[in-house]
Amino acid sequence: MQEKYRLSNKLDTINPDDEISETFLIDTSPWRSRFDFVYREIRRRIVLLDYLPESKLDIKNISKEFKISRTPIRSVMQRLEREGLVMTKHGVGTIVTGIIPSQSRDAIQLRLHLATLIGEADPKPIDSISLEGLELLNKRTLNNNNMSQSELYKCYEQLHEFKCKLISSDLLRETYDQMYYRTVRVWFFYMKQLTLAELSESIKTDVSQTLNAAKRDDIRAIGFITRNAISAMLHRLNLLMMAEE
Amino acid sequence: MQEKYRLSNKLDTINPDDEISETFLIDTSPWRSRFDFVYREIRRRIVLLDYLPESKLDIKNISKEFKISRTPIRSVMQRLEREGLVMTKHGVGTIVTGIIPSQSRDAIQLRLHLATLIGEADPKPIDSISLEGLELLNKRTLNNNNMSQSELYKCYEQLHEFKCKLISSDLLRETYDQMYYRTVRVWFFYMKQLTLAELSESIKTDVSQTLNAAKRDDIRAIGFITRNAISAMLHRLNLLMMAEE
DNA sequence: TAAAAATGAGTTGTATACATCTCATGGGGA
DNA sequence: TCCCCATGAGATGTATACAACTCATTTTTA
Repeated sequence: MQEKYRLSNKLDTINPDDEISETFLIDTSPWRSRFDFVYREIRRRIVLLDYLPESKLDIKNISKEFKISRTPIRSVMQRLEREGLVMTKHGVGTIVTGIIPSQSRDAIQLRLHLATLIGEADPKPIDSISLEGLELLNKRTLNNNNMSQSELYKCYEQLHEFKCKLISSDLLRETYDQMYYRTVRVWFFYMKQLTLAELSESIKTDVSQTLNAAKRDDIRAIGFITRNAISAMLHRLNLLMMAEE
Repeated sequence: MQEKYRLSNKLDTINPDDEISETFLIDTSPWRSRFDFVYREIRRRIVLLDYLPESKLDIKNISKEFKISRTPIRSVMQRLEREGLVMTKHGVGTIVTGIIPSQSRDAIQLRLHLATLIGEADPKPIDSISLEGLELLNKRTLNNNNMSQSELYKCYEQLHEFKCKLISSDLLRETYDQMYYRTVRVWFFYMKQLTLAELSESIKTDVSQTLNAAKRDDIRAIGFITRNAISAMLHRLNLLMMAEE
């Protein structure tokens, strides 16, 4: 019932000081990618406000849409619930969480603190492909002054993914990533009340500063640039949220 | 399919500026407490090394033991997997994650950073009952020099819960809490190699310093005390882990 | 004899019927 | 007219049979 588990007898013959056991266990079976696909898609919809805050999700329809039964959809929902994006109540339904100023502030503040840790503890080196991608992103944001919400979403996400790649600690990366999706939803929610000029300015400066820092391999700087961008965003949101409260 | 969701028509008549909707949705149904019970119990067993790292869990037996089917056990396991305590692989089994030095360090380091945030942003005031509990804990640790592992676990947990109560941000509290359970397992894992004197000293100083700071209502101090305790623990573990690598 | 393929036990993932719960609706009584 | 309770639709939680997958063992074949 509780014997020591060995992945494979062959493993014992492998040199143990490169951490094989760690990567060997990662599950890449088809079901996992199905799960990921559905999870990401529903998260995208929530973050982009396709599913509005406090709206009820029709699980039956979602099952039909993805052509899988309610069971795996439930898994996805349970994860989203842990991440604060949906809430489920027995006999009532699964609803997208409302955007509550105090909670939003907490999430932004936590993300702000985590951002300063991006460059700590041997960050991963920047590969040339990522850097090229960032250069392209820079041009794209500079030229495009009238981005749609979904375009903007993609830009933010690309920038975010670039930064995530720099974080060596899996745990920090995942935690930071979660905070990103919590906060970016709030950002999009209040976005309508901001002018397009403000938004363009925000992403432009973030991208170009990040690019500069990346070119000189100063990853800690990227952490602080991000921290400052989040701080600026928090400041603006505070004004908007205070007006509402 | 996506209409605006209202909890109850009555709610509209309630004064909206105290955030009712937030607390109103919390699910306190019996199933939720069953889930919590099983989740906490299995987590306890993993953290206390009743279920050894890299050992396989017998889900069938666990279902029998708790007298519920595999479905809700699966929910628990999926949460534990997200929290890095178990891993599941299709067709193979559910195993307790191994303790990997680099990952352990990452978790401890993140917990260390989060600890410094304990007293930030209007911490909750200390109620007299919690303070009394802390005083009792202090006496208990001072007198008892030969604690068993499970006794020690309870002391650590009580201290941890006291600190958690000070954190006003739900999000920060939950994140910090997760890091606690990740790291305390590592702590117990390497504990056997430490002398009892060291262990007693560690918890004693943490409790007494925390008590002092609590008495003068200096909650930020508690954050730093905790940070330092974690830092000391990291230092010791580094020595042990380096010897192993 | 050795390598390759088939088999089977055991585990996780999925589908689905059913149990349980919540809430809105409407009918009956004061 | 108003209040209360019963009822039912519709949602989530649970149990369970079955599909898919992994791995060790056994059988087959060159």
